Amino acid sequence: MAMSNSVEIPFSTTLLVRDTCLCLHAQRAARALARLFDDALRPAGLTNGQFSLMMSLNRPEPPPMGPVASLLAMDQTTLTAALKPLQRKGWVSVMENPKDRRGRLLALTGEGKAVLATALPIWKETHAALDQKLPDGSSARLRQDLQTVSGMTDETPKPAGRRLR
Amino acid sequence: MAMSNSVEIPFSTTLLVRDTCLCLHAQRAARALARLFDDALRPAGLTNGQFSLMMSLNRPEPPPMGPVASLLAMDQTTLTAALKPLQRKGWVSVMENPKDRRGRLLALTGEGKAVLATALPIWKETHAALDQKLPDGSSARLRQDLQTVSGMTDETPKPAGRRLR
DNA sequence: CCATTTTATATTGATATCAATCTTTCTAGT
DNA sequence: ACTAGAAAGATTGATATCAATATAAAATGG
Repeated sequence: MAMSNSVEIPFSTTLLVRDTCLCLHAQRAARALARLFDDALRPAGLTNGQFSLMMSLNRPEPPPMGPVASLLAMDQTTLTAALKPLQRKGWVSVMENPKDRRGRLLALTGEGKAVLATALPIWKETHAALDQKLPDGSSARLRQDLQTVSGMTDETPKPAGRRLR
Repeated sequence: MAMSNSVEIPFSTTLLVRDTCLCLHAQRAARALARLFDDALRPAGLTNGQFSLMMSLNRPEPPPMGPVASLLAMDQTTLTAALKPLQRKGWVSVMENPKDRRGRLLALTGEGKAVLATALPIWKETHAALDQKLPDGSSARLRQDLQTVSGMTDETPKPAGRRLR
């Protein structure tokens, strides 16, 4: 033994990683924003994730699960799980696609639309307040940069060509 | 009945929310980056979160839990949970603080330091590759903006003055 | 010194997240 | 049509996340 000293990482390196790691900064900001919106949306009975998911289902035609998972940049299995509580509450309906019986079509129910309509003004206020607190053009720039990062990671043309995961 | 139409949210609104919501963009980017680093760090046996946590414990003096949770912008209860698997693996030690027996002091074990040392070059490569793929100054700017957002949300001097949650 | 309050952390319960794997169904090539 | 492979989701198991609440110990005021 006495080998454990040979793998010491200098404290300065730790500080460097802490300060520069984009992944860490993204996780922190995501957690902070999630709490901000979760708190604001709580009276409407929604979390930030549920709000985003339900909003993404508010379209003319019910989408299948795959594209929705892609849009939210989440694993397909995560989407399956996230739908469960929304189905239980009767806010989202998951039906078999008659054109392709492997697939599911996701739609908001009337009640789901009502809940979403309640949440919308809260989102507007919260987001406006957030924008205002950010320095001048930060908001648009940050949004743009985040989009770049999100889009970058699944563009690696893997051997067999599967993009997501 | 027939009331469900009164709460329809226009599709254009949905598109607006999707495109502008900073929270959604942050969640997506966070998920994408998490996957990127999780994949890269897998050979070292760490997730991105475990890497960040363990790196934050690499200091001269073992810190208590509160400051570490703050640093990572995570709930204290999340930190308690996140420590469990690391303790089980023998990479992190959690000991009672003799100066304040409510508190715990967190430290990397020798084995933990070794694991972290294995992961460090992977982090370096992955982060360098990420930086390179981002347009010119995006990386630094994004980091700065994310930090602003993270710092903003817990600065609301609540009635009794409690900052975190 | 004692009662109250505050602080630090743990526990519980619910949802979120993903890897690995499985089933079902569709599609292609023959 | 048949069969091999691909595609869409579901399930399982592990970790992550937070609200609500509980516990224990320190700090504080009288």
